[in-house]
Amino acid sequence: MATIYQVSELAGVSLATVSRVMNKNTRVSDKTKQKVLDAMEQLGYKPNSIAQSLASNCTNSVGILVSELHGPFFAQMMAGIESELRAAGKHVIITTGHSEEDKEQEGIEFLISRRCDAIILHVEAVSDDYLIKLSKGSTPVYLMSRYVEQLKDNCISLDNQLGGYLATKSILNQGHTQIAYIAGPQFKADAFNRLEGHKQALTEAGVKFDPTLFYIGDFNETGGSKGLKHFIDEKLSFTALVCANDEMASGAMKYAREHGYNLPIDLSIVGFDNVIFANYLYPTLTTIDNPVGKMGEMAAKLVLKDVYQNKNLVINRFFEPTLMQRDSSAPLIK
Amino acid sequence: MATIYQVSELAGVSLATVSRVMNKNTRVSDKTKQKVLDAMEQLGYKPNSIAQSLASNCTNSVGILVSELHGPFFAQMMAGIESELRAAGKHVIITTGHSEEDKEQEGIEFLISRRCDAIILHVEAVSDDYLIKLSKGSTPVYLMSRYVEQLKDNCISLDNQLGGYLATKSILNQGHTQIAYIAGPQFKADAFNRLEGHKQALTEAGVKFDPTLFYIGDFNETGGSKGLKHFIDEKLSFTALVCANDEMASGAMKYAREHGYNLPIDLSIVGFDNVIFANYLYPTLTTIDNPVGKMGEMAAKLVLKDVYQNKNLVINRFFEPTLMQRDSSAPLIK
DNA sequence: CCTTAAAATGTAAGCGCTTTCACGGCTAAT
DNA sequence: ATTAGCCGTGAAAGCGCTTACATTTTAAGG
Repeated sequence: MATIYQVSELAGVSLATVSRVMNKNTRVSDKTKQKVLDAMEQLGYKPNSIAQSLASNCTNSVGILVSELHGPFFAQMMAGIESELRAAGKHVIITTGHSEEDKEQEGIEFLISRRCDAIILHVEAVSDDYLIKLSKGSTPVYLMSRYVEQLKDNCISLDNQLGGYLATKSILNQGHTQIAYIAGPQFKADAFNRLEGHKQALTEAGVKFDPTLFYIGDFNETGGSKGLKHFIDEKLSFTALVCANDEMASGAMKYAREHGYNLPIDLSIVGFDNVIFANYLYPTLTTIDNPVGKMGEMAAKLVLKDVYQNKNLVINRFFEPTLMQRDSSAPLIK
Repeated sequence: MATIYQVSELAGVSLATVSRVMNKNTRVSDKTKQKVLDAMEQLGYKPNSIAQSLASNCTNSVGILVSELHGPFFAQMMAGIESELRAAGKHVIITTGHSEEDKEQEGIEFLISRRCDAIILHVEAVSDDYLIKLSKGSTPVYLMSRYVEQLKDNCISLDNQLGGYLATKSILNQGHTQIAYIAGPQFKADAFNRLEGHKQALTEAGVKFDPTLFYIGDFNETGGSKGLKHFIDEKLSFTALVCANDEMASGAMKYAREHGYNLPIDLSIVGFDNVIFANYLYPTLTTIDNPVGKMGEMAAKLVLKDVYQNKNLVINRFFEPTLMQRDSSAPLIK
């Protein structure tokens, strides 16, 4: 592998000059520039990015930590981040936290020890205080789908409350008033806020929130089936079910169908996130679109702007979800 | 950030000694080792991995190229690779090729310029010749789900023909003989081999392959719906449909249901891959399990063994798919 | 044609590590 | 006691770049 030294020799210039034409910033006369370019071409020279990193103290890498690599949600997010960053010649180093505090911390330390220029985190288990302390370190920290007031400039977040509101509102608009709700783990801010939105919509419509028609699930398929089972076993009366994410909605749909429900006639179901398979379900799932791919792109842009001085990028830190009305929810038939 | 120099100063030893205790291979007396460890602790020293890479000519990173970041298939593969590599203190640099030749090549060059110690590729558009030439370079190349004879030691592959055979066999076993087949793009080796397996099962059962009941799809949902539409429009008679992947099976199921088919009574459908949503479909999809997560782990192990001298790892380069019998296929009712 | 400033290029000191080689001290064999 | 040999450690030379600073070249102004 050719080095900068060999290029400089072949071109008959100094190292510094070669370096300058690579970083195309300082002025080099067109003649010498061409000589250098020719020499590079001839040698098939590729700069050693490791050496560049060491000398410039910039690794051109950004670390990403997500809960899981599989799962439609994170995949879309990463796709957004990667495409944007890659186009700018940066690369992503990816690791996982599995929603466990120690693993998340370990992953973060791993990325930092790798000298990433910035890290983009989708963490759930780690505390706000930890994040605040972390952000005081030398590696810039960005947060996805999590809002921490002190770090607000570095957060890309979704208005989960609005999403929760829209979900329940759509059901109310269809004439339902007996609405069951399966929430996510309440220590997760998004789960909490979605529930707030649900309550807000109910209040606005003059419908009282019924604590018996409320179940806290685990954001997985089983959470949905268990939740619905609970409501059915309790012989509660309800015509609609709002779930705090699509996985739980899917679990509930399956359980409902297995227990003789004709969807959506007997029960309207709404999810949240609009993951890819929501559109594959039967009936297709009415849900709240979570523009997680776009949010990933935006996080990447934010890094590009803040860390890599890519000035003229327009940043939007706050995203709004939208309703995807499909077939799993329908007007109430009296 | 503390450097090795500061540690050596505090511990009262030389740089070399500190380096030795870090790389815990050369013998250092227990006393000095402890002094160094204490000094590190006290300074909160973390080695600079970039400098380590430059000096040792080993980046501890392995590059991954997949077609897409989203999509259940690749996500599972990457999850397998990442977890295995991460446990060994290596990191993954991920990029995408979008199944386009120039983008795949560009991605590969990108990873190489990043000085990855090895690259694991899931490429579809690039030619065998290109890969063979690539493997002559200084960066070791590993192939996922693609078998190239000259590179066989570096290939982790699935017996797609067996999978295709199992899929069709399961349908034959259920008494079907009029079996339609929607294949994937035939330039992709896996698509081709799955079809071979299909034909093999037919031959074995004494059923003639009917070219009119054959359609080449695009491996996407639309490929499945278009394929089924084609068969229906042609007024062909068939009781079962085998699709070369789950996406197409899903598209076909949707189309069938929308056109009044009662699944699986009116039509049995089988997919291939067993992606996550296969189990979310209605009816749940009978498919061929593609152990892509395990294959990812194995690819990582292979790299660990070959490149990072992790001797005692047992490598299995060849994986066998298995049938996942679910509800979308059922015995033929005469 | 000389002076002067700006532009172009070169020199060399790092960046924070790894690793070869050399050296002194100690043990053990003669 | 002498010498060989091993062990623990240090000195120093890179790894392939960037960049501050020095120097040379060029162009412009008088």
